[in-house]
Amino acid sequence: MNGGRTAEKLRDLILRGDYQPGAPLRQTALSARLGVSRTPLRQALQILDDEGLVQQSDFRGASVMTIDAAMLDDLFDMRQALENIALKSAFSKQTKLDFAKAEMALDAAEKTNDPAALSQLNWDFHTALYQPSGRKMLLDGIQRLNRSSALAEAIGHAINDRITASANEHFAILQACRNDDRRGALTLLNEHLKAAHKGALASLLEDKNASH
Amino acid sequence: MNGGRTAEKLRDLILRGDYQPGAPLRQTALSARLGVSRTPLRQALQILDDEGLVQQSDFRGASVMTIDAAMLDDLFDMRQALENIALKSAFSKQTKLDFAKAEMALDAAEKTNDPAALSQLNWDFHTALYQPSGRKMLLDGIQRLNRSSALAEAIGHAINDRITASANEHFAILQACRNDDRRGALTLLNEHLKAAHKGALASLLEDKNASH
DNA sequence: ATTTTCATGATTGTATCCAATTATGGAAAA
DNA sequence: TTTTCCATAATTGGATACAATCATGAAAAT
Repeated sequence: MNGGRTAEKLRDLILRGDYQPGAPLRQTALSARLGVSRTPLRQALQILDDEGLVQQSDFRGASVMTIDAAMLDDLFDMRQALENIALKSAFSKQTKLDFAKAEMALDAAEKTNDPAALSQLNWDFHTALYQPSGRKMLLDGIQRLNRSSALAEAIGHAINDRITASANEHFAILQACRNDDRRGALTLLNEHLKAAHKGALASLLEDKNASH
Repeated sequence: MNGGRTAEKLRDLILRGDYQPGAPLRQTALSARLGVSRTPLRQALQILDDEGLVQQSDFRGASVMTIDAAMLDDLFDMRQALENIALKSAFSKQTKLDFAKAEMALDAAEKTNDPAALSQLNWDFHTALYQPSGRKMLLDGIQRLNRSSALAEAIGHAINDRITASANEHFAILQACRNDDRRGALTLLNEHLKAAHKGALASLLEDKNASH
């Protein structure tokens, strides 16, 4: 089952901006580029379809998902709801959060400017906070939403201001967790999500204007 | 892209109980049964994997997802969070809920005892309530969770008491919606979800005991 | 000039073939 | 008897061949 790895590669390409939203994803060309045959590529396309990064149409092929404001609203409402549950759970369990991993992810995130890598490191950070809750299915759900959101955030090449702001917010959340400040961590998390939502919306509109 | 239809057929077979949780899903046998070749069948397996109804393992094949208590907890926490958002949205929009469709689904649900059809009708009911919010992505997320839950609910052949109780709860929710009683509808919805959770958990334990 | 038709090519979907991996069962060794 | 090993069968994963559908563009009709 190599389709999974193919999906990762293709996801990185999309998040990196090699294929803009709406761009067609031709099977022969893509499979050649990724060094596999069409069979595992199609599996990868199906995976990314279910993740919400790709849209497929009968006999008309696949293309990168196009995102609108309504979708962003839904995505961030869902993220907020689920991540709040996850963070609360992490606090209520007595297992310590993985501070070392969280800090490593944040440090690494500051040094890269590859959108795909950045997205992965951001996820690593969130994982470090939520993982200890042991709620695998909840985590899966959050990751799926994160991946959809990642596309939106990567679109406008994610205005640099927003990236550094996001990093600061992450640090603040981590700090609150270290101090065992549950209430503070939750507020900071929600502010962080709201800011991310706002930023994605802005870069979406900007992108729309840019293409007249 | 016939894989989608194949996925529907297979999903029905699983929900109908033709393949118990943990049962292997052999590609050649299944493709023969469903009247397609292995290629679209494998796509269907991938779709159901992403839906959480099937688990795949490298070179070891696919099998029906096995559900444990922790997964049920996650599933129902997520459902509660998302369905509350959806119902609130439906109320805040001025577009009227689709009462006719909701009632039709409930009536039809009372007349069938096919788990797959019942699951679909239950979803139709929830859709009638949430659809008017127009939040497609939110609805997709809820549907995904519903499908995973459906497997859990169908396991113990869903104790008959629970089925009629669920029907009553649905009617109560519908009634509250008709009266424009937002607060009441929300409480009833949450009670309904909690009862479904409890029921699924019970039938899970019972099933475990039955197989020593 | 505009629209319609239709032949051709491009692209996707399905079936099948081959390769890689895993499961099975019996023989040999302990 | 029990365990280990290996040959064989069963099964999955990937590549390719074929069929079905869609997109194109030029010729014909209006």
